[in-house]
Amino acid sequence: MAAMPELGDAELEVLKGLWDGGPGTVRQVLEHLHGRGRRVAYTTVLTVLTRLEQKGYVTSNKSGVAYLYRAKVSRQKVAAVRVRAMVEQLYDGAAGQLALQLVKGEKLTAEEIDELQRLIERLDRGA
Amino acid sequence: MAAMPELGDAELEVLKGLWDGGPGTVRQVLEHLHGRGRRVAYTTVLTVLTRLEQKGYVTSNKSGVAYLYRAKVSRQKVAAVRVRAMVEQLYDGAAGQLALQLVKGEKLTAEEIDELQRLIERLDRGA
DNA sequence: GACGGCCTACGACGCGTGTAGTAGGTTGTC
DNA sequence: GACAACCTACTACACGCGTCGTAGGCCGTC
Repeated sequence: MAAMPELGDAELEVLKGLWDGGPGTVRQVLEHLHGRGRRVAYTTVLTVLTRLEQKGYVTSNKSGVAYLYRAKVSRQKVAAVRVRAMVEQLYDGAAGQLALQLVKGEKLTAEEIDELQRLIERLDRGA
Repeated sequence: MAAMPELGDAELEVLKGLWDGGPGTVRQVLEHLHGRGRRVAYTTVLTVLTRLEQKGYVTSNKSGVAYLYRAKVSRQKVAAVRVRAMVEQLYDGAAGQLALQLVKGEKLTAEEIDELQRLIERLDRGA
């Protein structure tokens, strides 16, 4: 798998724009961000998208007048890498500790609890 | 609760030195880091500790010839804050999604699975 | 009392990242 | 065909953070 350079906050925010809104132009991403209350300039979005492209997270191709940007790495992939890094950094690789922290310290919905329960039962039988 | 400024990688690493090895001098933290394979200079550790103190994560008091540094914020606290931030950033606040990702994508020990199962049963009855 | 070893204070520098301005090209419209 | 609106390319700048050097103080030893 290709290297996954670090992502800053603004970069992640722009990437989320593409994940949520689908492929789009600079302007579309900008408007998406404005809709979420992120007040940034047009050229800022352009710069960030350019950097994301250099890092391999998005691709672009000319479509009519403007370039169309498209996420090249999925939200799940980015999430997995970051979760892994966090588990290493804070829990010395013990992912279960993080899971425990989540179940104890954060509010889960009933659906999530149900799904967790099903997953864990499967794991239990598997082991 | 006091504001919790961001922590960089090196800062977290030094803080972990204090968590794992207990309160210590610059030299002791340095040796702890060297033991973990982190090759840094003495003055680097000093600088990082100073910044951590400014941010409120550690305290220091003169003990004999050198200052003794002590973690002021627990590992659990830092972990909780970071987990919360990650849940917000990547899962829009849905902590359960992260928990699912963990249970699905990472390897858990049998003990962790058992404990999770107990926790979830309790949650289930609670709801 | 000079020397070596330890300590802290302060300054410094490079890089990544967030932010944006300006210049210059294209295109549609009056 | 001039103007307005849009686009991109390039440059720039501040700030945080990782990294360290140098200067200067204290203390034990020969």
